[in-house]
Amino acid sequence: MLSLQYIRENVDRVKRDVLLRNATAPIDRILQLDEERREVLQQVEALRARRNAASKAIGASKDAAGRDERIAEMRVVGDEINQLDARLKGVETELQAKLYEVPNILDPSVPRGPDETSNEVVAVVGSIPEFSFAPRPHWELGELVNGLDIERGAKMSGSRFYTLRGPLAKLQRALIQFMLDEHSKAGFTESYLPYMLSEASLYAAGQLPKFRDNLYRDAEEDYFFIPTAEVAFVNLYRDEIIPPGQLPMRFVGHTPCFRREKMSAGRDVRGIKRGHQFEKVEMFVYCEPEQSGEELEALLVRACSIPEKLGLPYRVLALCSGDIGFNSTKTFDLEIWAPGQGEWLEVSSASNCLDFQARRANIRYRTAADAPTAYPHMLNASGLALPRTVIAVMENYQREDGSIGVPEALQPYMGIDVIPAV
RNA sequence: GGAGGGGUCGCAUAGUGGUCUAGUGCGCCCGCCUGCUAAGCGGGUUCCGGGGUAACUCGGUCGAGGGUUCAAAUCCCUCCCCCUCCGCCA
Repeated sequence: MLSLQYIRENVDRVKRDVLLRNATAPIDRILQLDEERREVLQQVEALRARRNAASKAIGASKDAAGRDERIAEMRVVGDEINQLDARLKGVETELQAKLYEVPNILDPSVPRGPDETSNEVVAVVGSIPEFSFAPRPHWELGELVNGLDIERGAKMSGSRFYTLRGPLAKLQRALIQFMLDEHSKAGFTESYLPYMLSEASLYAAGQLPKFRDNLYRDAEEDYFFIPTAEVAFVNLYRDEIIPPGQLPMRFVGHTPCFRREKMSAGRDVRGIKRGHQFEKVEMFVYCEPEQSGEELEALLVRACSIPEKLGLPYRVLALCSGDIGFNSTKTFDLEIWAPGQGEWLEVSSASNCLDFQARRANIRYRTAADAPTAYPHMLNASGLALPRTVIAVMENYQREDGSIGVPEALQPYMGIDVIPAV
């Protein structure tokens, strides 16, 4: 969330950015509540100060009559405090709820536009493979190598579930292993994380209240299944003050992700591009505010290194104001070409969230032991999403007979150089 | 799942209704003393918010939230977390 002070001092920019996002946010109501809060707060604190002083005097007093008089007086003051307190609480609750609805400000470099058609292609890397035959989509290849079973997945769980087996299951595992190794080598700390988090954690990361419809949760207990490891990484340091000298902190982890995909019902029904459960390798960075620009670039380079090492053609998009995520001030998407389907597959999203999540999650840091606390910047980037990368490998490395070549970088992980058709 | 014990200002602890403005020790910071170091002496050391140009000042904060009271670390209620033992278990 944004700080009240920032909103107060930059009303025009905040309102403009909300408009550019094609969103709405109750900025005027927030300013009004803010003023009301401070007014009531001053009243109630003045009364409390009076009562504190009187209570102390009562404790020290030996004059029984004066004592009873004061107690009677303070009983009245106490009632007033309770009334004002109730009002204050109401104001603060609403204020907090409204603040949660305000999206992050936009980086000035973000292209303007209402929806994804205005995203800017900032780079296209690698050459799109030429085939002497009509390249097949992954769901056909999956059957030809006997590695993908969509029907049995649907039987067990319903639509948007599938199973991988044999070489394709291994291919996914190899990719996860490869990516974790690559990012670890680059200095990211490998992490194993909970896959279920409390409601408070989902609020802190900005998933709630807005995306409740897209989350799975336990019916009896306070557990939400993570839609991305980002949610867990944000909460790693929730309610903590990070001591001097620890930033930047860079993490990488592999987790499954769970999404209802209600909003995308009917889209991408074919194949395994969009499921309710998928694997993802995620990178996450905590850094000082001055560093977050470079860290975003570095995350992007890191993510791009994966399709490069796998020999997959990809492009990078700068998301426009209407398409960028709620928490983010600037986002790059990485898409790999899938020749079988004939489309670009989104496999990573690299975002700088500034101090937006830190504020919400109450995470602070110090530059020195005696320095005041400040909010760190937080960034995330997939590195990369499965099974879309599996799809990309299958469709780009396919051969006419339906077999699939194994990229050189993965051969040590798989122990084979081709996945044969059966 | 059952029984018990805990959660206090970085760490360790004291504190069963009002001199608690939360004490003490350790650690850390500043100063004094001092050939050097150590010891010693003095002071400082949670976090959040309001007001103020500022010095400063006010309020909150003893796991969380409610309640009782003129007054709560302390009494009552609900919840969370940690530890020990038993049971169950990958």
